Amino acid sequence: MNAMSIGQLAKSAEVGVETVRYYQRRGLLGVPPRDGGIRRYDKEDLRRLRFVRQAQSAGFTLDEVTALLALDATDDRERARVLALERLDNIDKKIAALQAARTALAQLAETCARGKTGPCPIIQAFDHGTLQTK
Amino acid sequence: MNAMSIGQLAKSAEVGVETVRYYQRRGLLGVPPRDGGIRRYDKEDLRRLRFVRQAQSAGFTLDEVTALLALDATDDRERARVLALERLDNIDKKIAALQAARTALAQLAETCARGKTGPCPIIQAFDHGTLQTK
DNA sequence: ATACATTCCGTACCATAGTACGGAGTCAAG
DNA sequence: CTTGACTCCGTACTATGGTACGGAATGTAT
Repeated sequence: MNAMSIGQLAKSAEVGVETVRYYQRRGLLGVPPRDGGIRRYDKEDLRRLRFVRQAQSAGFTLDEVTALLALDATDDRERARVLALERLDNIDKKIAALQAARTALAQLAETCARGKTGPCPIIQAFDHGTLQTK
Repeated sequence: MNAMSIGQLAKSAEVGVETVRYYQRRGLLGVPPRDGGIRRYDKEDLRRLRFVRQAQSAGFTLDEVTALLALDATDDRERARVLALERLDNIDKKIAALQAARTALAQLAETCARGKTGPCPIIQAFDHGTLQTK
């Protein structure tokens, strides 16, 4: 149960087999040696794959994930710390943008909930907080 | 000052002229009538353009932004409310993912800050909270 | 041992969100 | 009234993150 095929690995991380291959091509995942033609993956590979997906769903590009993985591998802790702080800043901005959007939409849902008809001022709702994150 | 050229519009929203054109092609922005060869944009166009960028930086795809704009235009408040709530749910998940990433990275920065060498357990840091948002 | 499923690998294709390019028209200053 | 900047429009190209395809080899169940 510690040596999965690529199909089992993919299924465990809820991605397609092709996605695993793609990540291997990009260097996000290692390519294990073969066990007579077929490559076998262990739980470390699974952890790594899941990490990639999680980081991705947190809004990191695959290049950024690559950087994070390098960060994980490096022994240069000072550098790791600096990079982590950079990422943190990035994340905080993204969270702020999302929260602004959240507030706007919540207000919209509230405001438009009851009240006969007429357009819902969604654009207006976003008008406050002229944040520029991107 | 109420009738901008496309260049001024673009600059005001901090996007490229080509991006404005692209949004017009996608129907995100209207194409105003020409004033003798050149098209003129007003502050309503600017507001709309800024809205698109904001929604985008909040993680919406352009298709989703299109939906939001349709929502803004509709008189069907009930439908608007439902769609807004759907988006809200989506945003909450993204925020949660980002916050998990934030916690992990903050911990990493903390943990790896001082301490001689050795790898920084960034992947491990993400190991808790097996959220799947995507 | 004979199907049938999986794997392997390369190459090709796809959607999204732009960016670049080139030629023709237009506008504003000197 | 010419020079230079900006606009218009179509078409093409780019990067990112995959997905699909096809043929050969290998694995698994009956």
